[in-house]
Amino acid sequence: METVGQAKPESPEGRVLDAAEELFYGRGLQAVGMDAIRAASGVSLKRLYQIFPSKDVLVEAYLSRRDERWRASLERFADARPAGPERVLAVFDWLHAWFREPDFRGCAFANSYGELGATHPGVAAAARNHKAAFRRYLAGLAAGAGGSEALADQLLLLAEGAIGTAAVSGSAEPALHARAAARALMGEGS
Amino acid sequence: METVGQAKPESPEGRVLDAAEELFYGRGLQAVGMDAIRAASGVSLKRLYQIFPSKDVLVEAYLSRRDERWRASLERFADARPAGPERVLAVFDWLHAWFREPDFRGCAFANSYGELGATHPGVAAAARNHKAAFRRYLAGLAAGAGGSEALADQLLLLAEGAIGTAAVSGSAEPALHARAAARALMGEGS
DNA sequence: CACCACGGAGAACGTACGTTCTCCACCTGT
DNA sequence: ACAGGTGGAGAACGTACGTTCTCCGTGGTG
Repeated sequence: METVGQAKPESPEGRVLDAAEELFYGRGLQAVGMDAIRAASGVSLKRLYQIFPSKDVLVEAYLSRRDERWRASLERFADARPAGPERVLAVFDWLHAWFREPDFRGCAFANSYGELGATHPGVAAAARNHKAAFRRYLAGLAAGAGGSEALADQLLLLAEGAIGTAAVSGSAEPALHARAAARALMGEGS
Repeated sequence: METVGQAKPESPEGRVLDAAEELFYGRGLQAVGMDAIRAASGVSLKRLYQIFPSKDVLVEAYLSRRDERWRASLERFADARPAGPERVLAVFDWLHAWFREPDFRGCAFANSYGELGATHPGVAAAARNHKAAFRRYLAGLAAGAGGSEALADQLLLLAEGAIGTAAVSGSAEPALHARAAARALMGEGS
């Protein structure tokens, strides 16, 4: 996700996390072996296991860092717009730009949840926390636009639906449909 | 998914598909081995491979049957309501009932796409087809309620968002939020 | 120059799983 | 009763992968 920006590619830990993010997000958690991450990060297997003592730990670190970066990128973008309805709509503009990135493959948390949520409690919790944090941010935006908690819930559904639909269809258009729906819902002053 | 109903549990093929659906949907595609399906279906491994010559074939059969049943169940429910806005809202009532089933775990297609969509073209195509068919059905409902294609797109986002949010949060409420948003969007006569 | 601790490359180990093979019990037809 | 074949149980095989271990080169220190 270029939108989110990259940290210094210097420290071994950062290189491992960069490689893990690209591979896990692009191909799925179980489809990527530790050896692929070793090869992509240029770190030795011994070092890799010193930093992340198991694949589970690495997966959770990947999700945690992605959550932070994803929300920081969104908030940096939207908070630059004037508070109110315009800032709410900025969320969908940001989504639209994200969907157009060539390696966009949907929500990392929804994908991870679908793959391992039933088996791996840490992954399920990461997805739950991510969605809850996203909803909290939207609730703040909705309040700033004179909307209620109900509006926040509806914006969350539109955003989530747009992400999933864009992923499966391969089109960025769902962001525009969601934006239009959000504008209509705010027009009512709900 | 009880909402969807079960076929006769008699033929070996039916028993295998029933077992595959319960296990694949509940735990994920890669987390379930062929041996678990053999054990759950009571069919021998030899028979299993006679009916479905590989796991890939079985996965695609599972997705295909689930697509048919899921949409048939939804349509049976919604088409019993009078055409117009009420029938559109029935979709969200049906979702609400689905979300409350104890083994609800989100959209089988979104989950499968997140897990194997990047690797397995058949899975990606199944997810794409399922979403396209669902959107076509919603477009028919939207038209019957005097709505446009744009309304259909927005209803799709609300439904998809509700499914994903309900799965991760473990709550059925997203169906109600989506229903309220759909009503608001139809109120505008868009 | 000799010693030693560290880190890297990749072999090794155990396990899980998709797929195939072997062997045996049972059922059929005469 | 008996020959033949059908199908089931589960062993066997190959592969992939998470994790650990071995061995070697290197770089710093007396």
